[in-house]
Amino acid sequence: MEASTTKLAIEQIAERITDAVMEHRLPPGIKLVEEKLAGAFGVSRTKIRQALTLLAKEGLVTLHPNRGAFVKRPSAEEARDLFATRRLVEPEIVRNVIARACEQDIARLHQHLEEEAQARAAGDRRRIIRLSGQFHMLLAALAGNAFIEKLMAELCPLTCLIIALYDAPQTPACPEDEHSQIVDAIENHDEAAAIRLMLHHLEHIESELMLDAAPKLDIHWETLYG
Amino acid sequence: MEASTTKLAIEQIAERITDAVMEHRLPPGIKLVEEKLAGAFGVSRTKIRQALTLLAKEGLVTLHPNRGAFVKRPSAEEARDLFATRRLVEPEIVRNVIARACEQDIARLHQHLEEEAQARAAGDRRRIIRLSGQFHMLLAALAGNAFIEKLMAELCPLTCLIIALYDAPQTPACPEDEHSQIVDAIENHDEAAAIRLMLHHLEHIESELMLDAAPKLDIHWETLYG
DNA sequence: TCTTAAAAAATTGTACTCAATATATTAGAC
DNA sequence: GTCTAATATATTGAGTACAATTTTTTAAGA
Repeated sequence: MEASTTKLAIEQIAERITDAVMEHRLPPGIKLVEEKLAGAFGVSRTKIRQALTLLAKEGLVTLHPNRGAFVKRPSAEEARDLFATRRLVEPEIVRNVIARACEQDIARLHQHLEEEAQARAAGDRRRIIRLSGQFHMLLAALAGNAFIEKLMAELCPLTCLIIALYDAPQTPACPEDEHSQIVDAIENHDEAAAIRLMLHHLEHIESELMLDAAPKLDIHWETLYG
Repeated sequence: MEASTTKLAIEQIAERITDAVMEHRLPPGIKLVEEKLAGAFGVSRTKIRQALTLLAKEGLVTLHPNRGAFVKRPSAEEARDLFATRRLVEPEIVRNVIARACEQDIARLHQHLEEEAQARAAGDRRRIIRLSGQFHMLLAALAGNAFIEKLMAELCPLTCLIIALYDAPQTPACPEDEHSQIVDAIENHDEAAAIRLMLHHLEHIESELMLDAAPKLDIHWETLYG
């Protein structure tokens, strides 16, 4: 969220904030003070306000009238609804990707897997989490349905947020090589396997959450910039 | 879009514009001039701008930089994607409604059917179109998944827009009693029938569109306020 | 020392202003 | 009359200012 030289469109501001949320640099519940953001991005509050409006519509931010914008703290029920939605939509995404992906698309998937591997090798946990989410956004983009792509572009950042809130503290980096298995199945045009792997992957992520326990109550100010 | 006495929140402004689009009072492609809207709603352009940002994110409005906001003209491909998404999501909605709807929910459905019947009896075509869309939004709301509800709250107004653009001129009011058949099946907890009816209903709507023909090119200024 | 009340500071909500850009109009040439 | 260029008008983009509200701080009383 560093200041920049070029003029940012509100979508870009929203995207930068989204990335910060996905990387757990902005924890759930934190207040997003308009003036601070305006300073950080080098724009006026007018634009920040529009970006926050956008993020609120997206569901990543909660707006409390006269009190400001806060990074959302999804409830356990919302988390369950989110995964239910993903279990409905992502098999369809897999089907469509297998049906329409060209070589270039497959190459992009491999390139993404490579980035994930690099982040894992470097032990860059934040980047791993963001890239893990973006893998699913990439798949959705390759599926060729703008509405489903947009839906996933909202659900993935929210999933990162849910992981930040409900993840067991000791959970290791991430689902390891489940992504590459899915890509393999897609390449082999093995629809049944790809869907099975995708559902297993989603269930894996959800199962590691502690949705029944109370969510992490407070913001860890000490580790916020760690 | 008449002026009002109470102060409107940007969500309410967006909702009023959405209703106007759903009722085909604002045709696809029409320009939404900020100052005009500001005057109509009795607020400053600042708020209108935020409402338009919201509607653009929703996909109901297209923003052309430095040129303004226009009611979206969905392409045939977008129309097909939209219906594909609805065919994926609405069976799940039906399943969930059957599983969780209480008597009060069923009563709301009946109440809605009654409104539709009234609009039909009164020959109020605009109201029929809007209510037809809102039936599906109501079903989605009763399904109890916030993400699917939000998705349908976007897809239904867009569907109205697509109908405005691609509907055969002579198409009669609307799908008649297909909605009430769906409600019947839901009441009987007949999941298979309800899903079948829903899919048939969606295919019925899509089949009456002329997606292969060029969309209606221009705005009918003569009938805009007719 | 803990509560409560009052004052101060910070923050949001909204209108207003002016520059940048696009659109419409007019005038001139052919 | 029609095309083109120049001017005028309309509209959007974005910052600033100020009122309304909330939060924090300070002070007083029990």
